[in-house]
Amino acid sequence: MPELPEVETIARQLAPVLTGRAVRRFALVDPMLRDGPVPRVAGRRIDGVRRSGKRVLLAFGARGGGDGPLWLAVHLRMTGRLLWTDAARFVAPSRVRARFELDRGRLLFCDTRRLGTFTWYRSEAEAEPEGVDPLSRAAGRARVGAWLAGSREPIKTWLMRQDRLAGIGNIYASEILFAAGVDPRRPGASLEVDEVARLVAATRTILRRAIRCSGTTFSDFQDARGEIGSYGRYLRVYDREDEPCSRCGTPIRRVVQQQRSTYFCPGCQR
DNA sequence: ACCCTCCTGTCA
DNA sequence: TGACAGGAGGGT
Repeated sequence: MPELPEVETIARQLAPVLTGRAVRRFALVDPMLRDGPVPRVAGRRIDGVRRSGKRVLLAFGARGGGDGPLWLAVHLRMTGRLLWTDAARFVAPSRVRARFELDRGRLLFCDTRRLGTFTWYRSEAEAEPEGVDPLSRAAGRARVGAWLAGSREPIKTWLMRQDRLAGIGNIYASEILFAAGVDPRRPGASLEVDEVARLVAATRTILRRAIRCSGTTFSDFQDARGEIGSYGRYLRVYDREDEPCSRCGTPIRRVVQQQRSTYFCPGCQR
C-alpha cells in the first residue's frame, strides 16, 4: 500500500493527536510483529510522530526505572493501517495486530496481508533510513544526476530503491516517469542533463500533489481516520493498460520489471 | 536482471 | 485456478 504520500498523510494526522499522550497499555497481538524482545511501552509518553522514508516513526519518552527513550518505526508494507480512535471503532478484534491504549483514545495497527513490520530503536539516528528524502534539498539535480551517472539499472527500478531516494514505490515511480517523459526501461546513466532535471522536478511535484490529496487509494489504503486518498484521479498511467494516453492518445503499455507492473506511454516517454 | 519468499484477498 | 496487489529481502 503506502508510499511516501500515504505515510506522510498518516504521520501528519497522528502527530497532533498522539503527541503528549501517555500510553496506558500496549499489546502486540501478532507474533509476526515481534522483532527480538518487545520493549516496555506502557507508562511512556509519546513525544512525536513523523514520517521516515516509507515508515511512520513514533518517539516515546523515557520510562521510570531506567528505561531510556524509544523509537518505533512502523512499516505498513502493502496493506497496513494505523487507525486512530474513531476509525478504530469499526475494526473486528481478530484483525488487530497491535494496540496502543492511550490516556484518551486508542491506536490500532491492522494489516490484512500481515507483511507490515515494527522495528524498535534506542536512538533516533538509528531509525533514519539509508536513503535521502525525495522532498528534501539533498535530493536535488546535482546529487540525483551523480547517482544516475553510474547506474546501468533501469530508471524505474532505480527510483524504487530505498537506499538512494527513500519513499517512492510502484505507483509514483510510473507516474513520475510519465511526467518526466522518460521511458522506464532506460538505464539511469542514459539520462541527459535535462531529463534528470525533469525527473527531479516531477518527483517533487507529484509527491507534493499526492500529499495534498491524502495519497492514492488503489484498493486498500486508508489514512489514520479511515478515509481514502483522492490522488487516483490524477493517475495518468498506473493501472491504465490499453487505455489511451491522456496526452497523446497512444495506448498505455504495461511491462514487468523486477516482478512489478510498470505502466508507461510509448508515445510520450522516450 | 532474474528467481524466490513472506501473507491474505480479490478478480477474471 | 492462476494472476496479481502502494513492499522488501534473500539467493543466483
